[in-house]
Amino acid sequence: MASSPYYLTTPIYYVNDRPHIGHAYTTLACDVLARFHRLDDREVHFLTGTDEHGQKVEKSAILAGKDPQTFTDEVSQNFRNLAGDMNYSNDDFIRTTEERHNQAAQAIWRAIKDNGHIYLDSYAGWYSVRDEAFYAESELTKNEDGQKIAPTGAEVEWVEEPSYFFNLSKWEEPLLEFYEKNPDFIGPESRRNEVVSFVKGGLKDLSISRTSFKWGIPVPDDPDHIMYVWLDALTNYLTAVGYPDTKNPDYLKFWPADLHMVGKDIVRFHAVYWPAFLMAAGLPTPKRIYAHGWLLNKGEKMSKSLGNVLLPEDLVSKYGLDPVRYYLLREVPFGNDGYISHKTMVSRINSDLANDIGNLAQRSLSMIAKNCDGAVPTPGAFTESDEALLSSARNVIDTARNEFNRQAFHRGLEAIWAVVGDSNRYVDAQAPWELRKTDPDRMATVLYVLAETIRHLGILIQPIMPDAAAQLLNQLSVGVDARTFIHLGPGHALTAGAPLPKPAPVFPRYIDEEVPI
RNA sequence: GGGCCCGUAGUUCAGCUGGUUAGAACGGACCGCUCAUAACGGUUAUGUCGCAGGUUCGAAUCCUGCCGGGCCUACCA
Repeated sequence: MASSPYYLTTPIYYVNDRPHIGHAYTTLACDVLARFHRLDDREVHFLTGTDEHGQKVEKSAILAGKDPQTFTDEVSQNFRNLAGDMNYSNDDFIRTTEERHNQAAQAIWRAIKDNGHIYLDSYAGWYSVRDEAFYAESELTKNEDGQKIAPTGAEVEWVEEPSYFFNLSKWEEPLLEFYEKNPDFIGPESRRNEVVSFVKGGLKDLSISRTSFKWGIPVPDDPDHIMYVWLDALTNYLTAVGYPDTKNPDYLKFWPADLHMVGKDIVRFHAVYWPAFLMAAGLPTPKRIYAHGWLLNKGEKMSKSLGNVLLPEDLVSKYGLDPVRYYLLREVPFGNDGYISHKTMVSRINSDLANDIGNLAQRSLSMIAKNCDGAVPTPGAFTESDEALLSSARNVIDTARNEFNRQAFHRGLEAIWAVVGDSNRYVDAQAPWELRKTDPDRMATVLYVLAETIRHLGILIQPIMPDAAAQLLNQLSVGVDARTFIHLGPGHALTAGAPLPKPAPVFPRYIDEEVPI
């Protein structure tokens, strides 16, 4: 199998906020894909980072009594820390305030401009000084004096400022053709429909510079203008692979990106503006954008005002890191909005992890420890049931790969857990505790089949639960260099007689503190 | 206003290029087992497949309308 490079990105997160569960969710999905593809022997480049420019950041910095750079240094660090807390394996962490990014952003501007797609005009609209924002005519209401006011109640005035424009309106046809030729460019399907209908509805030229604030990347040759934050931000995906040096080995290897993972709120920027910018600059477009849904706290959108925002560090300290990673990707069909709650979390931890896979490993390994001299048992000839279980363990990678490749994590996990179910049924059917008395050789074979199945499960769950998987594989004395997907299958099966450490439970049950009467 | 998605067992969902008695998981009930983290296995669904029409030999699955939920987007004033 050809092992092609794989480049995937999270959005860069806006530094105006603390990392919450939504940020953790997006990056988690990418982390799982990154680990998955590495195990599939691909060279992976996994990028995340922070978006640090813009008027809001400038304003927040001033409020905090800091200069913008100091302010963003601090907030960006919170996002870096999240990577540690969640065991993310990103290969790079980009900040839009870095010099390499300044170079890239200016370079793409020049490329677009040189190709004739940028022009200078003036931007006009209803502007609220208090809100520092433009409002559409339709958003405005009038107060008793007949003065137009913003939805926030602030007074607005008609202002015009000089601005550079990107001729987005010219890209309507090329974009529609691009979507047509690349049916997998946007996932899931419902988002794709939205984007296509948005573009079909007509595109207006896009204002891509501002003169009203300073905290951003200056427009080349016209430093009174600051680049529009989205053009700035999106370009980070190029910066990280060495652009504008298109001879850079990373650029040659990794661009165009295989996947930009985004939340559903920023699909338009990634699925419309970004490919248009790239086409205008004469650069290749990414292969896929995937927009996932929101995690809802018991049905309510999390928001600061509702005070129901879940913080990743709180979940992790309460339930443990790997269980949280598993839960988030198993419970909610990726791409849909979904509810998360303590109740369903505990249910997943106890039934899927502790009862199903955890107990499977523990019951199997402790029988081996007690009855096989603490070593990999020596199997005899395999029966039909043995082969059936082994082949389900060996083949599930194909399903997992297909599902993960279309970001259907919950489906991939479901397929892996079907093997767990098969294994538990197999234990019951074979009843090795009976065989111990009647047919020890057969018992050894059954226990060997179980150990070998668990080896597969351990390898397969590494992307989702790296630590727990490692513990499982350690308990089978699987070498750290024998844990990739290449090692699935009979060719790398456990060696009979290899000594095994004393087994210990890997997935503890979660017991609620509050004891019901 | 236009568009997209959704409404299926107590719960979360699958099925939806139309075709035997509508499925899974979790929860509940009953039974079995005792290797194991009181875990595992088996059996168990009186579900109006949102409502009402229509097409068809036959619809959860296609069409129309309505009700309810979500999302994208436009505009009048």
